[in-house]
Amino acid sequence: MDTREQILDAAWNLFAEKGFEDVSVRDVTTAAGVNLASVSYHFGGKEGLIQEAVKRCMNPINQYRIKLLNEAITDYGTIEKVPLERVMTCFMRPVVLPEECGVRAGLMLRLVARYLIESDYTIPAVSRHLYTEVFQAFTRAFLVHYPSLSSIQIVKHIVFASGTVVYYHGLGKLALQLSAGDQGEVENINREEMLKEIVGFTIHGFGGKVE
Amino acid sequence: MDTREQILDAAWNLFAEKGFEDVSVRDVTTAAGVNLASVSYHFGGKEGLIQEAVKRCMNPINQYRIKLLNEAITDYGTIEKVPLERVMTCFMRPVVLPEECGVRAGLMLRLVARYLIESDYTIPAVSRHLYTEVFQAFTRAFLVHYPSLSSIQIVKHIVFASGTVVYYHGLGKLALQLSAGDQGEVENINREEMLKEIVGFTIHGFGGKVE
DNA sequence: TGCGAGATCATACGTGCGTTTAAAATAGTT
DNA sequence: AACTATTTTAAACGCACGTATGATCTCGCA
Repeated sequence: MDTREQILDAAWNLFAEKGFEDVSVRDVTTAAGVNLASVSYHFGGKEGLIQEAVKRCMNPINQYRIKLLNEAITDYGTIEKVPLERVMTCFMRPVVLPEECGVRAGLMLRLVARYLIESDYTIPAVSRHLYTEVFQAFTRAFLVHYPSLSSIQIVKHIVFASGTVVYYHGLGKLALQLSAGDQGEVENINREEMLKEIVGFTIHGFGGKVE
Repeated sequence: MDTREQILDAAWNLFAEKGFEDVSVRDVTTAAGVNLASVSYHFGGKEGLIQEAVKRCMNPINQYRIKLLNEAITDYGTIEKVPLERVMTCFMRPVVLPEECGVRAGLMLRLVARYLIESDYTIPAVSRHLYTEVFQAFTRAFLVHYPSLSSIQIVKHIVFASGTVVYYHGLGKLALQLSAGDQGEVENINREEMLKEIVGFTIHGFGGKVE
């Protein structure tokens, strides 16, 4: 019965590392130490396995976002009193430190980024409800701090901010390559500090007037 | 001799639309109206074709960035006098309005985003030199406005900003999905205005203190 | 102990892929 | 016009993939 779990575990790692197309069902079942036909049996095929792997990656992140936001509201009494920085941290923390909700870092964002691009930015049905909930909750929260922005503009800015944090994962390699010739060495990334940087970048971004 | 060009043209469109793995050499040659073997003959294989397609997409963007920055420096005399907003616009404009340097909009970012993810954020050799040049030039330019930031921090922020603009392209669909229940309709995107929004978001982001 | 549903297994099938090949056509030069 | 190098062509090859199949195994329950 834990064959299912073994497959998902192996698939998760392989998909994130090499992409959906470059990983065969045989790769997955070999890594999981199970029979080739198990994927068809448990997931109905490769596509079903992909969907399940993506879901297991997206959903905990979004659940954690909502949990953190609710904790913040409890801490401050009402949503109006939660400081902007705290709101943004609730949004970003699960992505930068996904282990806190049981998701392996590094792999997670590559998996999601891959899926979004390959699906033409379509969120899978099993995760849409949660995503909608998250965006609506955070739109409301941000609206408190930027009442002059329209709700559509808030959503746009949240998407901009999401882009920021998605690219953060490619950052290590990219920065290393691009500033080559400089000191070159990229220090070990302190993730807590990186979270602060991203929050700083994005909350100031929100303040950017649209004129 | 323009078989080469016909192939690149067809490949460009197909890759951006469906991804590298989901497009076969047969798809490309059929769309281009040339023989199947032409890809091997002219590009040495599918991988060579991909590299060439990506190069033809990245390089004009980066050349245009440098051209715009030089124009700005000419306009203001020295780099120190170029306003921050102008610098950021030089960086962002070629991505938001790529037609201005001969690159089709919409397709371009998907192609680059795909390639970066699938190559584990490795910039192809044929485009590395230009990328390095761009990042060094813009790092210098931004340093004028944020002398308190280290050059490494500047590079990070440029990467954050790049993430912002990459996600802008998925924005239409994503925002539509995520704010469902709201008015839902996403107005026709005015690209000049979107450029302003992105520049606003990112220059304020740069001001985000790291503490 | 014997049964039967659920799970796992080895194996095979058909398909579509990237690439190769060798012949045919074309263009450029003398 | 003849020759050569480049380009284009049709056909085939071999391989890896996702899936299907039917046999075999496992194990709780009567």
